[in-house]
Amino acid sequence: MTEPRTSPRERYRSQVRAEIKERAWEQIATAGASALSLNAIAKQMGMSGPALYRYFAGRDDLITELIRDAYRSLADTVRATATATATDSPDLTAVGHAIRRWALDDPHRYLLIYGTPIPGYHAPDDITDIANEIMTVLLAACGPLTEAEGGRAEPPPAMRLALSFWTRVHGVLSLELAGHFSGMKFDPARLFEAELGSLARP
Amino acid sequence: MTEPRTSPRERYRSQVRAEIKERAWEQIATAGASALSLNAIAKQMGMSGPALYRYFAGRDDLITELIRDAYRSLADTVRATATATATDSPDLTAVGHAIRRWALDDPHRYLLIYGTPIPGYHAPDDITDIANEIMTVLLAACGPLTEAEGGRAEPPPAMRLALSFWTRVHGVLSLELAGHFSGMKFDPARLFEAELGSLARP
DNA sequence: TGTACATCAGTGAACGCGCGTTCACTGATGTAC
DNA sequence: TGTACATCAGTGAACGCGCGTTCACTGATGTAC
Repeated sequence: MTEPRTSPRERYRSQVRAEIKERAWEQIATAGASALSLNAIAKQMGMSGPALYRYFAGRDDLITELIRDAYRSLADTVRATATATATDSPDLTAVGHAIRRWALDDPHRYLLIYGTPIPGYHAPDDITDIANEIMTVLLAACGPLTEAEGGRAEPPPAMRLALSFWTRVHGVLSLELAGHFSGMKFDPARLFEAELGSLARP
Repeated sequence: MTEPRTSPRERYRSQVRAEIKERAWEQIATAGASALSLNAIAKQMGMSGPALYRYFAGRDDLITELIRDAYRSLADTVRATATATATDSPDLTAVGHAIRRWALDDPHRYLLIYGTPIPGYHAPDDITDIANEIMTVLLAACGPLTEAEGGRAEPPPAMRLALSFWTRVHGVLSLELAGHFSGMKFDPARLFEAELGSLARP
């Protein structure tokens, strides 16, 4: 009856796991993803290094979890915006702005998944699945796929639109987040807007 | 008279410097820029670690040199293409293709300068200058700046075109180099072409 | 309510490793007379 | 052409450091009777 759905221990575990992740993000922001160190996180939390192995199998496991969280969060944002604005068809511009807000909100989270890949790291299948899901939602927001004849060389219009959308959003965002616009006197938001506006509508 | 412009010693020095850089690029390709290690390079060359300090002041100095070389090489490519194709005005599409070739030729070189920034690293002024020069050449290729009235909110058309060009090129290229298109069945070259083609001409 | 036991978070020592960098040195190469 | 000296590439030992990870352990918390 009063059997708790989550025991105090489980509660505590997930709290500590969450704090470890938080510190990990802080470290990524400060020193970069490849400098992420379990020992440093532990020290910051007032624990000894080996203690973290109660919560994560190792360094790679932690990084994988961060990447998974990032993809999941972005997928949620995109899906939510796409369905919320879909009167008859989803509003691509709204999706673009949602992505931009998500990226600016935590630049390193965006860069961890769409920036320079960590060499030697290979994401497990379930993460690739989430990445694919994002593309699927985008595709659906770009119109019907018109899978009429098979084995054609030309990609369908919805596909072309989705790819243009994705690459233009990423083009502005990643240069902005990497600081390549700093010193140039213009508003990145305006450029982003212009790039979204110049997309060929379906 | 027979005074050699470069002495044997200078010759040798620059050869060794060049080999160090080569190995450094190999390492960046294998393990990433942040894993670049002087000791590892030395071992690979059959030397002892401290020997490299005859050629570079330290690890940061080496990285800076690599970044400088990369920017210089790209600046040369862009300038050469812009001036070569300029019958009356430079051919933006040709410049785009030149950049793409340059990037695909050595993906890590592109990612080192336009990928996720190395945290805590700040490029010296002369490197920023080269980066600015690239933008200047692009701007010139995008038409006259029409600096009519000062302090206007709207950026001039040439500026808008240059920024669209830059971000679209980077959008496709960086996702392609990072492997985000792999598994999706389409030709990145076609997408690149389409993005260049959809630029508003001056 | 109390006792006996199981679970499990966290510790501290230890492993081997590679890193950047310094220093005093050896030995080869180039220069000046 | 030969000798004396200066330059300078490269070595090997040493510095302190932090890393990921393992292991046997202590002590607190939860569970069953």
